[in-house]
Amino acid sequence: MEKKVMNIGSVSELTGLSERQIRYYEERKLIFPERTRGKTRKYSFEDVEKIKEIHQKLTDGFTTFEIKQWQAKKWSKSI
Amino acid sequence: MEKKVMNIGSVSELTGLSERQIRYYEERKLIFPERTRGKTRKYSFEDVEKIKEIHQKLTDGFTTFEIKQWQAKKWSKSI
DNA sequence: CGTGTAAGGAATTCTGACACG
DNA sequence: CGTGTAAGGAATTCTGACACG
Repeated sequence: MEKKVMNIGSVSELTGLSERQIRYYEERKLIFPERTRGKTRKYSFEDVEKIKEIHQKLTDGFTTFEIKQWQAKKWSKSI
Repeated sequence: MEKKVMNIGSVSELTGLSERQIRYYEERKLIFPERTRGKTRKYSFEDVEKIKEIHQKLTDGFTTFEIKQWQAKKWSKSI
């Protein structure tokens, strides 16, 4: 499901990561949650998968910048 | 997806119904959202479909009690 | 660089009740 | 019966910053 419907609390629970980590990945332009009028972030299940992947990469020693480049590559290949 | 991850605000947006209506369907035992420690309701996409169905039935003139019975029938048939 | 935390505020959700019909 | 609403409180989320390293 690519619908952005869950708040950061659910994402945190599903990924096991802190809200701080999830917000940071957004700050580094790795994920793009939507916002409600009240500025609350809304994520999709796809975002959850992306976040897990990002965290795995970080654990493997990559920087967010490298992950960003890796995402771009992935994207170009999928075209 | 049967994972209970979205809050009532998202459900309201997806169904076009008010939070009052959604909570009432739970009161009548037609849907069963989960709860966080803080008592916040969490719904799944399946719940969203159920809610739409319930509202359609209500629009068709059925009572919540009849809908409950109809759900039970549906359930027994699926076995 | 990636993440933790305390701080204050704003948005979200909760419950129980009164209202209409 | 099914739904709207005002009320007060509690839980959730937000931002910007300081900290460590």
